[in-house]
Amino acid sequence: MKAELEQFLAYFQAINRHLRSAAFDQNQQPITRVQWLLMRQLHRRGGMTIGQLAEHLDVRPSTMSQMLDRLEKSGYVARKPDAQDARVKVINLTETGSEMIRKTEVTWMEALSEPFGHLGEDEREMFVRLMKKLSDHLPKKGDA
Amino acid sequence: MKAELEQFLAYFQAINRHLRSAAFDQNQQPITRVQWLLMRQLHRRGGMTIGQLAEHLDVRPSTMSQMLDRLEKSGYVARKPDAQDARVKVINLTETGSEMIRKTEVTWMEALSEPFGHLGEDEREMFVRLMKKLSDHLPKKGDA
DNA sequence: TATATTGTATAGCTAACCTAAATAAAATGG
DNA sequence: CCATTTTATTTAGGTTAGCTATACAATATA
Repeated sequence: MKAELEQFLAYFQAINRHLRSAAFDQNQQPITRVQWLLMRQLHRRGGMTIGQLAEHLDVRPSTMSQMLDRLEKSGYVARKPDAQDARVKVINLTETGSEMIRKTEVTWMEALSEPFGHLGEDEREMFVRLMKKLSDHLPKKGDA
Repeated sequence: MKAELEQFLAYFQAINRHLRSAAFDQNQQPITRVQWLLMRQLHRRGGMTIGQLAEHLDVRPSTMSQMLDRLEKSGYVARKPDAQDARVKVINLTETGSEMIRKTEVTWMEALSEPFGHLGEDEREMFVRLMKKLSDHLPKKGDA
């Protein structure tokens, strides 16, 4: 099983490298690793507060405020005052921000489309099934 | 097929996130995205010159020289004068550098070991076979 | 020997990221 | 209502990576 995992990871890396390279070529305005992390987080779960985001990335609120300044200036995120608590600001991706992520995902799809086409119908089906099974068994974030 | 690819990418991302998170927790001395790129490149193909590396990352030689200064200071790479041409310096990972990459790969394996164990023997075999088939059909770097 | 190549040192710039401390504004608990 | 706490921001200040151009030294090549 160890040998299989080793091979699996090697192929995984190759695919990953290919995806990153494609995304890199497409991105006119590159963002940093942390900024990408932040945007993905907001994509998965919008409406988080500054404090929550700061805790999530393990930085001080003042740091997070400035990170959001930069992303806001780039037009990717927006602050919105919270309805319940006027001290709190709620962060969401803007249309531009969502579009950026969506575009990257499209680029990824295009980058894999041709290679994926070399698989047969039932191979593709099986492949997705196995990926799902592996994903489903990843430990959840609230783990030990 | 588009729907399958979409699902595939979603699962791929989930696994990727998991791997990165595990590696992040393990890494005491985090390096930047570009530094990681450089080290992976040297891992795949050691003995490149400064000029080659500069061209590979699309930066000026003076920039590359400084990037290598930093990695050298961290103990990850070493410059070695070329035997044929005394102007040229050849770059390789040090033992520490290789060890760092190896450790990360071990961390990845550990992070997937449990989830991978939920697959049956023939599922794993099939999975690796499909990953290989997909990888093999990725366009090579000298493509259109 | 004149010219080209390879890498480096230097000076100087931008940008991201990070913190602590002071502040403003709003909520909350007596 | 008032004291305290909470939330986010501003400010001042520091570190680091990454990038360039220019000048230079060492070496190779024609």
